[in-house]
Amino acid sequence: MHAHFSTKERILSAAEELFARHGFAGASLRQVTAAANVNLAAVNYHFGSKDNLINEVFRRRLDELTARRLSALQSVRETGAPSLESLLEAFVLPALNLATDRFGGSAFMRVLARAYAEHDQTLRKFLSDNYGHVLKSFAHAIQDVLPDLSKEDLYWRLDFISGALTYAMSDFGVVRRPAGRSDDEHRRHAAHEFVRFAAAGLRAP
Amino acid sequence: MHAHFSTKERILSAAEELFARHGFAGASLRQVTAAANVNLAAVNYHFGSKDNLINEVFRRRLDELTARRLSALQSVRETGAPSLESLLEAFVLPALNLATDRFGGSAFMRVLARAYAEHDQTLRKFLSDNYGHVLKSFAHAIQDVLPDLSKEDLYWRLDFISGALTYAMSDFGVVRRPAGRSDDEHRRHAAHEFVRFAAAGLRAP
DNA sequence: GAGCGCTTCAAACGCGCGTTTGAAGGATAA
DNA sequence: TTATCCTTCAAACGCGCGTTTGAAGCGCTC
Repeated sequence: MHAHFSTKERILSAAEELFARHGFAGASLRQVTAAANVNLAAVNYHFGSKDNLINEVFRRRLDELTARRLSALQSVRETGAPSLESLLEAFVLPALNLATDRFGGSAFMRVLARAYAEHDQTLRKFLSDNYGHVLKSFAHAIQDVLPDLSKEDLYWRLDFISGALTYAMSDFGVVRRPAGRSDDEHRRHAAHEFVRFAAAGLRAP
Repeated sequence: MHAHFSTKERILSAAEELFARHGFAGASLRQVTAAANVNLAAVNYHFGSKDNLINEVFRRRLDELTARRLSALQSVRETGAPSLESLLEAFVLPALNLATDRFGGSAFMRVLARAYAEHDQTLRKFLSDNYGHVLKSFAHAIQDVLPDLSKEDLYWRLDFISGALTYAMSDFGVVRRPAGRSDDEHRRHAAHEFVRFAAAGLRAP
């Protein structure tokens, strides 16, 4: 199917899809390697262990996602007086693009949702160590725009926003794309709805 | 430890706690029965299978949770002119009380967060068949309070709110309980922050 | 005490798991 | 060609899984 992709890449894609569907414990390496059309031992050869494969599934997407987010944030801040909405867009649009542009990107959003439900300390630490700084950067930028919002309230609301975004994008919800609307239009509409909702939530009295 | 509880009840409590911590696939019946101090075969004797045990873990709590939510909703509507905040509280507080009143109730909230992340059709269908009507009732009540909000916008925002709530309940985010605050206070604070955020989001222009 | 139904028990079943092994490709360079 | 390095392969390892079994325990009524 994707014979031009490397063994590592095929394993990562298959793992992402199966972890999204069955969870990290629920998807076995035998399922993953069968779906990726590679030998069972290839996982341990290329990734060392299943646990590390899970980490690499995150790293592959999150590295680019955070780079795009930070670059969008930088662009917005350079305009001088960014609006709250433009800051939120800098956070949301890269994720939406990842979920819709790429083959399998939406599976990653479902994997991310699974990670939120995991209380496993290893995975949580990996994510917070490697990608916690992005949330901090956006928090600072938003704090500048909303100087009257206490730091604690700000972090609560950013927490809610992260959750709302992840779940909205991993298609659990009631809102489905209408038949007469293209994927691109749907994405734009979702982003618009989300930014409006999140901005109002952040501005709550 | 809890020798006065029946075997069935001890299994359900231990399963709830371990499913919350390790997931449905990640927690084994051997772990569950060891924690419950019962024989391994007791699960299949009393519940038939692991899958059915999972369902019963939900049924035990959700029957009462939905009853309390609907009764709180009824109370709020009977006041004549309910506020948006009071409707949201009618949805959130019963969950909160369940998590605080009962021994082990907070574990159930984490189990519920896991269930939302599951794409397993069996579990999702069980939940939506048995408890989906509660969400519909709240949606109608909120529509009454926000008559200018289009139906499409309402559903978008309810989607975001479900995600935010799930996320908040799964206790993953950057907001950690401060050292000087009890678990109970932390949960109460979370509910307050959540209602304020969700109400503002629903009222977005 | 005998019989009965419900519950608990230790032991085992077959199976699929993550991981390891050692040999077999296969490309590149001397 | 031979040697080297990286990769793939089939096979096996021990282990823990969900489930089943048949006997033993226990509280009843007769």
